[in-house]
Amino acid sequence: MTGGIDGETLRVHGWLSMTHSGKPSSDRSKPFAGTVSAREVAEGLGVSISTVSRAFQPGSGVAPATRARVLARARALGYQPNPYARTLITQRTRIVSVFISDIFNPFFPEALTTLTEALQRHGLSVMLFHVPLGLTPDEVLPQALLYKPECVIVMTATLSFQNAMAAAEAGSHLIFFNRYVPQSNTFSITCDNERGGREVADFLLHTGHSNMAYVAGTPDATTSIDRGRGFVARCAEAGITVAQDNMARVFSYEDGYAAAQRLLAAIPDLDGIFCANDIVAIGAIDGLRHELGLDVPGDISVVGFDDVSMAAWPSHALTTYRHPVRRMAAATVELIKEIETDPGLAPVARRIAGELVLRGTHRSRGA
Amino acid sequence: MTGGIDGETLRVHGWLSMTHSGKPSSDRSKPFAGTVSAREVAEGLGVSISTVSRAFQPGSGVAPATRARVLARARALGYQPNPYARTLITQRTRIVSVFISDIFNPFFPEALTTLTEALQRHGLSVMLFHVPLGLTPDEVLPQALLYKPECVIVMTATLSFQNAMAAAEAGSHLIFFNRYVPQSNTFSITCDNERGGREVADFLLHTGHSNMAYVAGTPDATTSIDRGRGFVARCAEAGITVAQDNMARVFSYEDGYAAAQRLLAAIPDLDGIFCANDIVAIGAIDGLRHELGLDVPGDISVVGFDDVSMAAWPSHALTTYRHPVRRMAAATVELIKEIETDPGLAPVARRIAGELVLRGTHRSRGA
DNA sequence: GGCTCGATTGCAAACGATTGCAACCTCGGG
DNA sequence: CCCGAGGTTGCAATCGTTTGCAATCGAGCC
Repeated sequence: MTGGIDGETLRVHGWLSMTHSGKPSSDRSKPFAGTVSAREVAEGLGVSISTVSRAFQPGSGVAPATRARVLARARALGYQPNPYARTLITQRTRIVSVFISDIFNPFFPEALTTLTEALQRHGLSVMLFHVPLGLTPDEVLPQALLYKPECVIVMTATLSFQNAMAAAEAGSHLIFFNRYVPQSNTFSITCDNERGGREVADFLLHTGHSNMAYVAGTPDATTSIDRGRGFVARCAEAGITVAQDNMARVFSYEDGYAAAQRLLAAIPDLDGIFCANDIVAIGAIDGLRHELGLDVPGDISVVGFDDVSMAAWPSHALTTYRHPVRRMAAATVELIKEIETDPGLAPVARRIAGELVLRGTHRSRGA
Repeated sequence: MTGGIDGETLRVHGWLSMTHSGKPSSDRSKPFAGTVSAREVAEGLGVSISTVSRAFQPGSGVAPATRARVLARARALGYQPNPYARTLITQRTRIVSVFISDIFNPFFPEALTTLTEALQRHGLSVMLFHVPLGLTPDEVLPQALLYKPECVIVMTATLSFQNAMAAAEAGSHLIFFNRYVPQSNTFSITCDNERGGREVADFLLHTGHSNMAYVAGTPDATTSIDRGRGFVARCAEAGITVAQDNMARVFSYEDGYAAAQRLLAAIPDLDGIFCANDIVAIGAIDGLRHELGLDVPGDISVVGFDDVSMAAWPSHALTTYRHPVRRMAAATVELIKEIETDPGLAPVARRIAGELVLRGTHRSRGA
């Protein structure tokens, strides 16, 4: 119960203050100040700039001994080829732009960081663009396209035609992550949402639920639509029709909260609710408990979708379907690799299965 | 309760499929394909490339009429100066790198998106780098520095000396966001954590609490340290010593959950707990309720810090201190502007006050 | 020993902008 | 009428790479 904290911290602060009190290091007014160029490493070695350049490229004809000398000296001087000059001549940036939107849903940051890590491990740099709630990606895209990203990964709402065109013009491939544009023939990486919905339905049916509803999320989101479709279809196969609540504007807690009340007012004997995602589900549960005084799962079961980190907290203990973020990120990198080797690759939609996670918001058996 | 969903979606999919089934648009193998250069807009107008360039720069001597013609034609052709070429010659990238880490805490994504939006509105592009849990920023920094960002914004753990040096060498200013390195004389933008801690203490004292504890977060995080210091100091002024739990490894739900049990085991008559952040607080509350069967706030008050979105949910209704994210983001942009005009600006630490948010996890009055 | 061939290497022209400097034009004043 | 000033514009160098082509070199073969 004391402080005992600062061993590391103090050491670090000592270092950093040296940075500023020590030698003036370099002219801070220009970003490139103090940077070494290929010329400097070439001069010291008595070789040409071309040779230095070639030493950094795998398949180029440099004598192994020369390459070793160049690389050694480059390391010593801290030289790395300047990406701006390199891009200018090769016409290849190693940049991908990622679009995200306002996030009620912790799934997005989780996906974003996972994806970013995967991409940077593949040597790609990600430029992040935020699309504020009122705007469409269209208004941000021009700024992104300026940098000629090798691809644009969209985690948020749809693009307009002009801008989809603009992206194509600029040579940037469009990849939708966690969404797709129906029948549009673009690249996409998603969870197999329909299958997920089916599996949830399957589970609820097997545990004796017979009067169920689906709470949708943002109306035109493919995630919400597909999860609902799978759920409804599987129930239909069992001869059960499910009520649907499509009033939500976004995938928010408040939407779930309100939807639960609407549903129970209309169908008092409801015994199971599947929600478009975890946040909506948690909202629904709170609505049921706090506004209606119902017991979850005693009176009614609620299942979410995503398995965000808080779904596992005891206060929620949410039964849900796990979104395979890590595998989706890996699949995205894989896809980009394929596009790199074959720029004409035909658009594909890849769907990745998740898995049901049983916790404490579903009834175990019998009615 | 139907589908009624696809008006917009269908329109968009129609557009997008045109993109692919229509004319071949351009060679997709090269990112720059189809891009117009200054030469093309110059030629059509019978002016030189220099003039085109100058038309895009505010203070340069171009006849107003000429500028107008150039800009008009540029817009028509969709021309924008190529940032790579521009960077090469001006030595100024308009890029800032942002480092984030693994996020148990929703505060970070909220801060990241807010900050990103503020920066991109100022015409800066953000490159995102993720520092996985096991790594230090040092291992990712070189990749970031390659792009000579005008500044590096660090939201995560500390940098090593070599890399702080490297950043300075490369001319990239280092700005710590939501943290700082004690006595290091670097730029930082933080919440006024100490003051926040004091205000929480003040409030709990005024509502009759007398036996309080502080649950710290990550041991060497300045946020955790400062919040605790302010809290303890204010209590000390009222003649009250507060227990501290410093066992947490990170700012996690689980840490709060466990801390609550440790504290109550040691001090059964505790009546108030201040936690290093909301997630820890929610964990603590759940620990108190689910493991110890205590009533919050009936038996004991719990106050968090940040005011993340879920703190407002009825299931948590957390009393907390609001982290002024939006103002911090604005202050960061402001700081960058100042650095732009005066690259030699002496490092400053800016602290921004938040505000107490009263909800339902504190006892209102009297013991 | 001369010639050819292959492996290395350097030269120089890009890439697409910015910018100091000089040339030009126009206009007014002496 | 001539000259200088001020305002526009173009020339050409430059940023730091990559890369086609030519030059060089040593060696192997006849």
